[in-house]
Amino acid sequence: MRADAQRNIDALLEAAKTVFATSGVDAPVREIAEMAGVGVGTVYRHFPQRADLVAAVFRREILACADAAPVLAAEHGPGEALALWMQRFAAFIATKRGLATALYSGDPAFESLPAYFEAHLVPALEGLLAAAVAAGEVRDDVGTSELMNAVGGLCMQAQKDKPGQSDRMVALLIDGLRYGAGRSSGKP
Amino acid sequence: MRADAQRNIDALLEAAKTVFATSGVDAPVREIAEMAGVGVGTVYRHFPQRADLVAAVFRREILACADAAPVLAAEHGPGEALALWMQRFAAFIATKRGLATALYSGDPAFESLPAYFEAHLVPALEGLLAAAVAAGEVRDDVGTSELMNAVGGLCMQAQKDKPGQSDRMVALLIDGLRYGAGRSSGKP
DNA sequence: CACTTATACGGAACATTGTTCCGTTTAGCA
DNA sequence: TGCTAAACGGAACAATGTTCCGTATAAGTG
Repeated sequence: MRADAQRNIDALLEAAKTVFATSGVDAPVREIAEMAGVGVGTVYRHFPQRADLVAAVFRREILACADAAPVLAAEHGPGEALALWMQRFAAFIATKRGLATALYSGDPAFESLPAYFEAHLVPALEGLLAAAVAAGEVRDDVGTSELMNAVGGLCMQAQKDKPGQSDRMVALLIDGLRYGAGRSSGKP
Repeated sequence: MRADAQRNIDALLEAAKTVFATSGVDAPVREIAEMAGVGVGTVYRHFPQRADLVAAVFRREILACADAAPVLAAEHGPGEALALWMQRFAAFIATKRGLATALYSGDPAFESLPAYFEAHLVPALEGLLAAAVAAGEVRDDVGTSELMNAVGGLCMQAQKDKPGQSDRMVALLIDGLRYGAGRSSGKP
């Protein structure tokens, strides 16, 4: 692959990420092309359909989010790493206005995203959660998928309201996890 | 209001209902105008925004569905009326590809729809369900909203698959209601 | 019934946006 | 340095929401 092609792909993904976070995933292709400093022809050369670019950005950010897990685990204690990652995950969701709609649109370009989610994010959380449970820092009666869905739903709802609400809600959830630390189930 | 104006509004709502059921709520305005036998200018005279037409069709069909409840209740026994209405409700959802997406789009034109739902459909089901419970034809431990959401979710999922699946699934749900008739809760 | 006018109508024209096409430029190589 | 396949840019096309305005007409009025 030619060096300029790779450069442009990177620039496009970066620009798209920014534009999507600002204007939602429905932003015009031209706007993304302009911010990346390329022509629309270049966009379509690398991403035959608009949706392919959207999916590529999602995949890239899912990976980035998943990759943060081992780093956080290495730099912090198990409970702290779990908390930080959940905030990181919440921040990821927050920049995805229109994600749910896109996922349910039936567009084939998005078909692989749920699997990508499952393949990368669930294991990432799984590891952090298991470590935190093993360290006795959080309760052990909450499932990984359950927790992910909770955070996801929380952020989707919170998007409509004031910014910062997601953070507080997720923090609340984390405190809930810590509250029953070392217990099997039931209220303390 | 001039007679031709009212006539065109009716024709537009009817045409839109048909087109939405066939092509989804994203169908072009021109297509609806043509089927109604009017120009696009007429559409926008009565519905300033495309979304207003969509919302009007939804409201109209919600009303029609709610109005069917007392009719069914008068013509059939309580259990049968409940079953028929649930099928009717399922049929309504089935013609609404894109409803969920529209509802979550954030468009102000759709903001009032959930309230409309709550104000008309929930009471309609409430009455039928209560009557059927009172007659001892169905179990009494299922809530109205719960049941509506179940049917709604069922149909949303079933839309992607073979036609007729919704009907069978709803029928299954109804049999489930009947199975525990006269009991308070728990499995038989 | 003829006349008048406010109302409504139709569809061409405009604006936005996804997508395609092709003449021009350039990276990588011999 | 010169060649060529790959990549680029942006004009042009297509689809669709929306606006505008000249024309037609419903419904009063004399």
